[in-house]
Amino acid sequence: MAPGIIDFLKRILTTLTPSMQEKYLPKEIEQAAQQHWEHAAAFRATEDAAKPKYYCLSMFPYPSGKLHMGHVRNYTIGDVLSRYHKMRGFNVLQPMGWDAFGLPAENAAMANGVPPAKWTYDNIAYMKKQLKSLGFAIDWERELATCQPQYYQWNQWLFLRMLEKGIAYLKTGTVNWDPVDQTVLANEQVIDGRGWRTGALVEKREIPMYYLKITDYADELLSALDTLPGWPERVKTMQANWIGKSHGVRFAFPYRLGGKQEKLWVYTTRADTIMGVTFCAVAAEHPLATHAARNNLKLAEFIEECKRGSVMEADMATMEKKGMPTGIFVDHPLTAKKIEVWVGNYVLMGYGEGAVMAVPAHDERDFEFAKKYGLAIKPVISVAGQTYSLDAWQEWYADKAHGVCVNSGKYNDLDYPSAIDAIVADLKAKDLGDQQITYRLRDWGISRQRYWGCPIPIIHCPSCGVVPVPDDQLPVVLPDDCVPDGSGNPLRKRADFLDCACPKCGQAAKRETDTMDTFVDSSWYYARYCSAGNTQAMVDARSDYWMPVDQYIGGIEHAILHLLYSRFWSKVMRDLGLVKYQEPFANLLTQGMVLNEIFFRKPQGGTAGRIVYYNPTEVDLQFDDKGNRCGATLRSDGQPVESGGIGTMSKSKNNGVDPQALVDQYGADTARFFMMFAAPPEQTLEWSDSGVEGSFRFLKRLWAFGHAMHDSVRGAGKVPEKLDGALAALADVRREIHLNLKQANYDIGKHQFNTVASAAMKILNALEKTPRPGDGAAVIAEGLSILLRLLSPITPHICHVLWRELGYGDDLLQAPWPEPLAAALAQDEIELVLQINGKLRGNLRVAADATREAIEAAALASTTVQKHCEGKPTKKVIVVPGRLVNIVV
RNA sequence: GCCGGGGUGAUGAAAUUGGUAACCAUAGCGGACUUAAAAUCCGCCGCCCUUAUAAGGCUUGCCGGUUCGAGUCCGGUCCCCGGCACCA
Repeated sequence: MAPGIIDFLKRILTTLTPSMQEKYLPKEIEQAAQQHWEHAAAFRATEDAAKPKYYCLSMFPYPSGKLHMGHVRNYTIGDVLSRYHKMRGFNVLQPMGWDAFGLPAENAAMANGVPPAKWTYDNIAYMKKQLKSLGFAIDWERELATCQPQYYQWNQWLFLRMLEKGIAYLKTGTVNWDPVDQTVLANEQVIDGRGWRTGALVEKREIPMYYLKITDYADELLSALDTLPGWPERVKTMQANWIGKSHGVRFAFPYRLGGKQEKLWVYTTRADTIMGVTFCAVAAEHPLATHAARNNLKLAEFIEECKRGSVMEADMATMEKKGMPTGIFVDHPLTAKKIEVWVGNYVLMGYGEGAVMAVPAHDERDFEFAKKYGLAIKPVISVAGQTYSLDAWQEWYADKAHGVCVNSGKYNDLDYPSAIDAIVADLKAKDLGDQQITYRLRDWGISRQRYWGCPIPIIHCPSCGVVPVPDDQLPVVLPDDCVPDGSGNPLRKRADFLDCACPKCGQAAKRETDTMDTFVDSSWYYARYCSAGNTQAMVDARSDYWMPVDQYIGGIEHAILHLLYSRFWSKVMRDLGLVKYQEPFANLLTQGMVLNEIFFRKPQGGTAGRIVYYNPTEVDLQFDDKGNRCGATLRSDGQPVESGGIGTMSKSKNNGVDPQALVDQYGADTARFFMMFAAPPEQTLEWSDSGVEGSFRFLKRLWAFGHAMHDSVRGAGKVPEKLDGALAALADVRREIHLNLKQANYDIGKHQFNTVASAAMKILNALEKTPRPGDGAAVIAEGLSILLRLLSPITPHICHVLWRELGYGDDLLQAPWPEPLAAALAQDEIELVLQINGKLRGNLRVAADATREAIEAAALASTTVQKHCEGKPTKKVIVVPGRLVNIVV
């Protein structure tokens, strides 16, 4: 046909039906879809008792500057679930806000001389624009930022309630102290034991801090994990281990000091080994250590050494164990034998009693310590078939399940529980100890010696002492124009903040300058979204409607701290009568991290200089003939760079990919599709440029297919009741589509969105192969309507526009979720796998409703079986319905 | 160090949870279209042996076990990742 005639026909067609853009133009499509949702206020959530509610919450972002890939992944997962449930008929709430207080704002302030408030609000404005461009179904009317007084005043208000109830209290705590900058450092700011800015050796320092008694809730926080079937097992296990409930014995070693009778208290879970105690160890800050150091210069020096060094548990656990004897002896509580007290750098004052009993024979750490300092090792547990040797530590030395006491006088031959009972009875009789349940969990210290946080509402009065700020003076507003300079909290220099009148006596007084841990802000924001805008109360009746959160989504790195603090905080709110729910998050999805390859060059010539990291977007990869990677070069100079393997996207390794560049180049739908397709949500996700290209190609193909089918879909009728005879090929395609839909629906239930994306691709593959004329159009129209609905939670923009272009309806969000049809799935014959002795040997076609006996007979009669087990007698035939037949000979 | 998770083709991964290992993609190779390139479309693609195949053998980090049958369960071991209480 001549081109002129084709053009002529095209022009006629376009006048007959609404025209459709031929090329896939994500920018236009996404703008149109987003405008539609905006005008329809499609995501505004209102309380509606008639509908089942679905509160879908993603962990709010820290406004660090721009979105990173982890955010895109997190919020796409939340958006897929939100849109899916909306189409399923749920009343969906998906809010968004900003975890806006924190250290990075102060660092940026120091670097740029800009107040943290301005930096934070600028970042929020930019990141909000980014979130909007990704098309998330968010109710922006509920937006909050934790640095707003109307939010954090309720931190202060609840803190005061906790103070009244004794849940909040004052105690000394240990912090990292930079002696040059004269300031407290965060753990992150301590690098190899030195301050990050000054390079000075960091010291430990004891300062007064406010603590929250999370330990009062330890037992409930532990037992209530069983009421959370929607939480991943691994998170519940981690929380249970973190709380660390243990049944043990608290007992004392009596001693005389300065003419007075005293007791050195310790706690142990291995009281059955008490007869093996050969020394005790106390923390450097323990009163006994301080006493002994008075006339012992070397010990005093050692105690000073212990006070340097790290406060971090990982460092404590891996450092070299050191100790020094105090020369002080205590009495063994059962034998009255003299036991020497040592100072150990591995004993912490803040944990338990600040003192431990040492049983080198049955505790690995004590064993090493005793070997190092030549202390006695006395085995008191024996396990049948094992011989104790002092040469090296053996796993069984610490075995309490199979051992019995030996070398233990009256306790000999007792097993663990009986030994504990007998020993506790004797300790009790002497008033020297009893059984006790303890927790590894420690109270939550919330005081931070930093500016950019929620002020702790306390006033220090020279006459009245510590005075809580009265409710009617809340909020204590943080001045928002300070610029920190690294030399400590700038609030200390702000007279307008600092100076106030004592609420009790009216005298001149000073405000507390410590602010709250940012984990406080994030411990209840989910409840505040439900009561947005209420200036009179922290939460109101709307929170009773929405809470608990039906689906919480966030990084696995928050598995313990944030989630535990949030659970604790909501239990406190419950006990204050503010909320009715027991647990804030009914279901939890912990997404994996986003990773990318790390490229670097070591400094040339010698060790001086830093490693330079190059962004993967600046690196070209080389491949050999077989397609294997054989090198990488920097694009700018063509010289090779080294690969540092795959790691989480981070600023320090310069391996982040800017989501904005991705959205600008390919559109939001491609970014969203790739994020869902590349890995299941709970696993780590590796970045791949070519994977993004592939996602974009798929969406282009989808658009092109929609364009090609435009007229026939608009003109298509219903799929005929029977697709047999000449239409058998159509029946196959239709079955494939419905099978994939069935699988996808199952996978959505498992939150396995990568295979949902894969199912969508398979459906498009099937549709493209469908014979087009006649009844094919009906099958295609049906299949495409399934595909668009199934895919719409992942790539909502392209699906929304195609849905309208192809005349399915005005609003895809209002369409019902697709379900597979039994008629489309039905088939007469099925194929079974044929195994002989568990080895795959062939296939077997049988009727779909064949009985076990019929299948067995057909299998034995098949040529495959005849060939492979000629003559050998059949021992057993295993038939797995719908799957396989295994013949054992 | 302790707690938790992971390891499957060249790569991301799948396997309805003990029943055909590698779906769907990516990369690569070959072809069509094109003056050419891009884009698009079609075909091949775990490894070994081979008489080149519609035969056979091997393969889910490594070693061992349970089972008719193990990527999946059990024991051991190596490596990687997350958390460890002031990064968020």
